[in-house]
Amino acid sequence: MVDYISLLKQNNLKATIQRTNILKSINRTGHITIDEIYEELKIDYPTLSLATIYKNILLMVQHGVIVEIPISGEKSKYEIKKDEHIHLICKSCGNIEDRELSSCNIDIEDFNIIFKQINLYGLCRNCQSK
Amino acid sequence: MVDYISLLKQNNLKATIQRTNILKSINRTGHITIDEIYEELKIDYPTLSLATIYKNILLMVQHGVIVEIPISGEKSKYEIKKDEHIHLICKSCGNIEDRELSSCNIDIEDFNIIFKQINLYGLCRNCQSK
DNA sequence: CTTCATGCAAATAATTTGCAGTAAG
DNA sequence: CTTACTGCAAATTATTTGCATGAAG
Repeated sequence: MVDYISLLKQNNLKATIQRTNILKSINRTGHITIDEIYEELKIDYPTLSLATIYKNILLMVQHGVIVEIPISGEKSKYEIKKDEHIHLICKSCGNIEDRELSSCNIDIEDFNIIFKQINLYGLCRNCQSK
Repeated sequence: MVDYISLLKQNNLKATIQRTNILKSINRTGHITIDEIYEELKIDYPTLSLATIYKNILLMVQHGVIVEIPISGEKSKYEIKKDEHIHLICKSCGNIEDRELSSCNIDIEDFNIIFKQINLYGLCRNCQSK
């Protein structure tokens, strides 16, 4: 299990129950929307406020703990920040899978890249065979 | 100049003034948000409704005339559908530049790719020299 | 003609804000 | 202790919908 308390403190954020729970949700699912985090957490923690999730998602993105994944035609999902990778997004079941960014060595003239965002939309193995 | 009337008809959409004007805005800027389209068009065309723009953007995306570009931390922009390319998004001035998708030949096992979305965030040439 | 699009206003959904009370360090 | 965080309610912003009128083919 990941130590979310250290992760937050390393990034200059107080380790509150709310934040560690949000990180647990994100990590458990891999990629999740704000609404889904709220639906999931309020079962065990009914006083949790949606506003708190919004505030913390924004803050944790700014501090580099998590990363936004904007998706065509859908609400953004969030993931724990990790090494660069690409997203395979299934247009049929909606599932997102991570893959290594190996086969693709991008280097652009006259542009200083800070980070890459590569989403491939298509059909996952399961949905192909249907 | 592009013939927006034919473009719309080819994609089974009636060619209305509103639609051709929206396409002109998108094409002029390359990439633009819904709000920006509205601000721009209502100068010359004050009765245009924001709801009409929302409806038409959705419709033209569904019919494959335009494409959504979701962007981390910002509202989506839209562009005319064209050959695959990547986006260089400047974190400083916000400008988006298109580049060819040549250096990067992605092929993934067990995943049937329908379309790719590659955004590179960084500093454009202008903003680097500041 | 007939069908579909527009514009308006109203409804709904998404996100942000302010502030009094709490919890973290 | 002190500072920053939470939860709530209210405010704001974004998006969608219904419907009477008007335009496209």
